[in-house]
Amino acid sequence: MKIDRLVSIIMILLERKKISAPELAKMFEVNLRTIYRDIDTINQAGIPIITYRGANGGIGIMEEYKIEKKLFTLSDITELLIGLKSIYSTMSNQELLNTMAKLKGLVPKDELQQVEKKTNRIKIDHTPWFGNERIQLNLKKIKTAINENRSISFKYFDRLGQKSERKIEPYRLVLKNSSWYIQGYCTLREDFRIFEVSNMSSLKVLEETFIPREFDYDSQDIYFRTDRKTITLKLLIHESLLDIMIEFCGKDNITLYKDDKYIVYFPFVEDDYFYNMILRFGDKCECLEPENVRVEIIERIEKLLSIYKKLPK
DNA sequence: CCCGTTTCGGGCTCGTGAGA
DNA sequence: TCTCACGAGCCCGAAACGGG
Repeated sequence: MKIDRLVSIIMILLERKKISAPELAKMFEVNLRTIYRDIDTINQAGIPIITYRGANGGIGIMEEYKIEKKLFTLSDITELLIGLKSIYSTMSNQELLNTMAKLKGLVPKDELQQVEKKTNRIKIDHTPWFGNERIQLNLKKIKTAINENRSISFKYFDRLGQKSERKIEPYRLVLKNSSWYIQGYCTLREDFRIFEVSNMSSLKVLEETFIPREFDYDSQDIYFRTDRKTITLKLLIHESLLDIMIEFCGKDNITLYKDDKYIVYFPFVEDDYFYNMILRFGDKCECLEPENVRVEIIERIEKLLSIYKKLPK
């Protein structure tokens, strides 16, 4: 933590002529006194620090000591900041804040506002609409476990709603369609499995460590490495869904049926996520084939209806 | 669990520069 | 030249951490 802050401060000082201690304290969310101690440490490490007292004072590094560090163009830094901000939206931590501070430190002060403006023009937000504190906490634990090769245990509700106790060796976190998944070796199933983080509870990072197994980090689509078989649905949709369908399965899988109706061949995995997606389209979308999916959709609608049509007590 | 060390924060003083 | 605002720096104590 401290070493990260020290490196960040050096990067900032290298770029700026001077910066005040309170500004640094605010930036790193620490006490002013802590910044002075950091400056002292940096000084003792042999980096010549100059302090300017009085109004418009501040802290700086001797000009002669500054090195050429124009590795990144302003455009590079803007792109990196946009990317980091999007990660920060789902995985906020101090390390990321420090990295962003370092990058901002590379921007000359008179151009900082312009870079921030550009960075703010694009917002990639993967967070769900409603609170995700529990998921954040779990993500933090999983990240620690992955970094330290430590197994994790948790209670899990699978896509069929069945509860089980699991112990896995975690390998990778995946963010897909606003949901976090973890890929790991399940000791119960003795194979690699994927678990949705939001379906986990009582997650614990265990003391025991594991020796990493062969794991294909190059696999792009998490569904291809699971037991979830992709099938194709034949959907009859209203033209109002055309845009979203083109986005999801491409123009080639869509043909005009008649009037404002289209036939869509839709890639589908038989789980809650995909069934909910189909149901979300409401009366603008009908599943024609295969029969078993059609039946399952009908059952889900009837189940829903039974709740709403329940007689008052 | 204890004790020494490290890290951090609060409160204060001192130094500097701008403006009246 | 004096005053005021701002910022650096010092002292001390609390909390956290780590080793025995």
